[in-house]
Amino acid sequence: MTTMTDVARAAGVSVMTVSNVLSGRRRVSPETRERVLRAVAELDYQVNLTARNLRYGRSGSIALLVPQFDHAYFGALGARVARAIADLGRQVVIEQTTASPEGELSALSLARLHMYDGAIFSVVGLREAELDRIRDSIPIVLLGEREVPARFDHVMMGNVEGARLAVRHMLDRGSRRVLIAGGQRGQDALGMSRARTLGWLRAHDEVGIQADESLILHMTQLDIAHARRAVAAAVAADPGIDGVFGVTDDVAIGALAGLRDVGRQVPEDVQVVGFDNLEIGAHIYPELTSVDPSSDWIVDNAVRLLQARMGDDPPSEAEHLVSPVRLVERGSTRD
Amino acid sequence: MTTMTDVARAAGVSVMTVSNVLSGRRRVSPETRERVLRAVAELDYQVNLTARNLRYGRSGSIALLVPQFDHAYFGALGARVARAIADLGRQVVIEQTTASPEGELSALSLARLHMYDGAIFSVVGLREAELDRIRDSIPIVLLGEREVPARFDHVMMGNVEGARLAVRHMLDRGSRRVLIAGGQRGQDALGMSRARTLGWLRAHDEVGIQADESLILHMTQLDIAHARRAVAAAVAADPGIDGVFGVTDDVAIGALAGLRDVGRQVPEDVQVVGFDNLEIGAHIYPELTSVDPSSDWIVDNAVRLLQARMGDDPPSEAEHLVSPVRLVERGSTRD
DNA sequence: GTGAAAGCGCTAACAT
DNA sequence: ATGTTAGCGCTTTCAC
Repeated sequence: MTTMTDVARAAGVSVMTVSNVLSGRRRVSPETRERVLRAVAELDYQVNLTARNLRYGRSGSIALLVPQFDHAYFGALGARVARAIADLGRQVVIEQTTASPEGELSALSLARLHMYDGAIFSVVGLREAELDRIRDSIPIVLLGEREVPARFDHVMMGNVEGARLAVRHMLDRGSRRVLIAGGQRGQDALGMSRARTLGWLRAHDEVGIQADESLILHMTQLDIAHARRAVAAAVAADPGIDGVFGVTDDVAIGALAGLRDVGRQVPEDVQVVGFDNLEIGAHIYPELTSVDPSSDWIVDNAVRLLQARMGDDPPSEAEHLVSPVRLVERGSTRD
Repeated sequence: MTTMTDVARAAGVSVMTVSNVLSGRRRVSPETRERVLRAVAELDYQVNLTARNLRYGRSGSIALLVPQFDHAYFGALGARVARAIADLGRQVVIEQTTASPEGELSALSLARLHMYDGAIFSVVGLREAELDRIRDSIPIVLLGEREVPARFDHVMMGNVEGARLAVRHMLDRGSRRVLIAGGQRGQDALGMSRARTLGWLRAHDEVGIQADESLILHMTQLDIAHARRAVAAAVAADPGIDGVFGVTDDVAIGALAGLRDVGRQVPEDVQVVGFDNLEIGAHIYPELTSVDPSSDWIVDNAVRLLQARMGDDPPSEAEHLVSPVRLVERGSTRD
């Protein structure tokens, strides 16, 4: 391992001069500079960022903590955050949180945060009490469809409104028995499933239809394969179902497959709407009507809040934002 | 920022004792231990991993460098690597290199590698000469469909064989004009596009059909939207096309949409095969026949090689592995 | 079982 | 324009 001292010796200068050449923080005469750079090249020297960071007290990089890498939504989120953060001249590093045995808040993960100048934390499986354990060691902005301690900046999707729009759209177009795949009973709007189920209820109220709670299909996992099986089974058991609101696009895509499996036509027999507006939805058949959660808006705001909190005088009040949503109408619902 | 010194003072012990309690590297009497832990809890102390790593000379975490986050294949790769690495008691951190040579090899990125104990590097846009500039500062295993300097461990997909299987499958089922969407002319098998185009050629040779080079559809970007437009245009211009091999599943999914756009039935009029066997392919309509590149095999081997290289006596010879491939037959091709 | 000193590789602050 | 000193927060080494 070559260090700055090695380079200094090779170039016949002091370490400080090498440091200055490499960081560009002080003027160095062209000849000295030249000699240093030659030594750097010759020894193939690379600065040790761990040491530099320890000295600086910051790292220049920001963490994005997501529950799963292999999920289109988080992939898109990562790409968006990376783009926004790159504009700030910083680097993004993604860490997966649920891979660790203890979960999102293992002592290690928590300590790891110190290695970053800030973090955007997509919370999913975390209870509020656990979240509360996070100290303000570094600036953190939370993303995710659940309530969080008030002291954190938080950006979430317009879950209730988005679900209301989606279900209303189907009810307005003739559906009467709209299954909510991935929904969850309960009156409060704590988690994503409950919030979207609340939107499902609201849409029924608006139209004056009694929502049938047996149409709330709870799912332990919100992936395509599970949704496919669950929806196929639900429709087989209740042939009157003429609409499916998938709480995520993955669930809705699974629903489309499940409906095919039991011989239902979309959108003639059953209309389907998803939530997330993933890119793939515009290219499958039938093309998926979906709630667009304004991902760019979410990321822009998260980055803005993080930047503010990392600045010289961080705001005293935390912001809690809800993204605007809109329905993108495609072929899985009727005109 | 509370440091170990603060904890030591609060507990009335030396920093060394605190360090020993927290790292568990030396025995500490129960009473002292208790006092230290109380102080830690009270001050809400978190070890500074940057400092610890500087001292240790290692970080306990491994980097996965991928070109893009928002790509199903790399998401799945990330999840797989995370799982495999977690079994080793380490953490994975994903960084996006943005596929540009500048992104992949920026001085910063290169220096950043020192912050990790090892790296799995999915190379795409990099020329061999540039790759050669990477020094063996830390153990690195390369992934990716291109030739790399011999001194690196490298795991790649069976590109030629996979493409051959895919195209052979369609030729055997009656297709005569098979478009290769995302292909590239040229005799050598350097990049992914060329390697798969070579497989396309081989399949024709085997069956004794003269491959028509006008069926090699070059694409600058291999995403769904581009593929959709490009394939629709190609089929409109050459109505005799009766098969499409998408060099990736994304391209094939775009092809399915493009074929719908120009009124072609899959698989009756045109058969379609992709490459990657993404999960989504099993759930869209028509379900996508695809080459399975044995992603688990690739990741297991990459992790194994990395572990060997991080061990006490790293192998002197680098390994170059090609994954076994198999065709997964689904509804986008005929029986 | 506990502590003091030294130093990981780097840079800010103070010399020259 | 360059060099010297001190120290970021931690752990290794050597003492007791």
